[in-house]
Amino acid sequence: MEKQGNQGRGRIIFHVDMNSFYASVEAAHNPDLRGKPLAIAGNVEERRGIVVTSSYEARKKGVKTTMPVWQAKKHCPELLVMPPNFPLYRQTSLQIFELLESYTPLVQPVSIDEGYLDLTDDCGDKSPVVIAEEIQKRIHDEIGIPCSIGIAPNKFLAKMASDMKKPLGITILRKREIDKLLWPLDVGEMHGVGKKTKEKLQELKITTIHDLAHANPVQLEMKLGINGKRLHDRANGNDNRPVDPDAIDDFKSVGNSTTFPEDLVDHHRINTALTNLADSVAKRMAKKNVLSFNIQLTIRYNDRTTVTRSRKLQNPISQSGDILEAAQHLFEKNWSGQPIRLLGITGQSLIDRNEATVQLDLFSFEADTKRADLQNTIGSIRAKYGESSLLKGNQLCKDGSHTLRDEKRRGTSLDRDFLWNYKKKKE
DNA sequence: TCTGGGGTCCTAGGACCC
DNA sequence: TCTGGGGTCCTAGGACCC
Repeated sequence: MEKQGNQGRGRIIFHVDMNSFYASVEAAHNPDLRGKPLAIAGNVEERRGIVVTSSYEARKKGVKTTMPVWQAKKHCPELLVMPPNFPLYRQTSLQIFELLESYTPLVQPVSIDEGYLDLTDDCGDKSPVVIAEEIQKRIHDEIGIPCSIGIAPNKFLAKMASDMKKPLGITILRKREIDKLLWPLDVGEMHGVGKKTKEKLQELKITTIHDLAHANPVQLEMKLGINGKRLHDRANGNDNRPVDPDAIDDFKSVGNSTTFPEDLVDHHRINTALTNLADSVAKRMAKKNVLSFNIQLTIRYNDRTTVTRSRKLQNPISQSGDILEAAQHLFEKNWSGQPIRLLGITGQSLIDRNEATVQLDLFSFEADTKRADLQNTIGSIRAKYGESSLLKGNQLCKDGSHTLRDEKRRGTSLDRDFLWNYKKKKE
């Protein structure tokens, strides 16, 4: 399994993570902000604004991500609060990923501010630490952004390592050192363990990563399903996921949502909101060149209970009007009448527009074609589009929920549109 | 004064078919 | 009389991450 160029020493994976990314970008562009407690928050003027990122100076005063702005100001009265400037963050992120790609083509962006690198075959005669130091220095000097880097034999350990020293840290986490560096940590620190999982682990008397690594895998699987086995593996330092630069092409849904400054009950205003959401989803789907077989509506009520309703469609859609119609239908059928705090529309079961064209033809052929004529139909499609189109068409016909490159796994992303556009630009 | 917006993956139940 | 066992599709919700 080991790569040739590395004489069987195992992989060399970096996890590169920007420190307080949004706040750092603002400070890089405005010297007046440096060294000050700064928070980036959505809806700064609204009661419902929350802190998205904050500088280390702000964190020291108790400001935390997702904290409402009014609460953050209570902890830190001198807090500077700015709205996010996404175009600037995107542009900065682009520069960073371009810099990273000068070290290896095996760069997998995970979000706007973090990514994995596989340097197994690209270290040359330099040591990994020297390369990490150089990357860190260059991102800092050339772009003005501090980052932390984790170096390890796999993604999970690299991710955990990059978290260990912030800001501007470099941490090597070798597998033989996990007992000293990883196992003492609280299990809640583990990537993939949130509040609920931590509670369940507590019931099994598991509190540290050491406990998790030495727990009974069967018991874990009974409690946590497939995730139990995965967490047990990771706690033991095992993770064979590859660094996949193409993972970003694998998006499975496109959605937008809005939280309203005040709860909505008025039909007209609700409709306006749905229209705007449908428009933005349609625009993004057009940019990505996809159509959707399934539209999902999200309604969050004033008591924060959230309901999602979705419907599979006969034919894939991408036009704003079609999306709106589907969403309106779901809305009329499912709204309880309670005041609404958030509405969202998401397109799911996406297919590439080019494949969809073939498929639509296949559908219309089938609609008025008897079984006995099927061979004829297939013959016409083969003649019209060629063999490969037919294969795609058949596949999609059999499985309407089929999405782009199903089999690959991928990370999450704060701004997949951007990362995707970034990839497209490179091609 | 209570908590945004963008996602992914997993689970579980019911419908339906053989 | 009261009833199987698999498989797939669809839908809804939960957990998690940045």
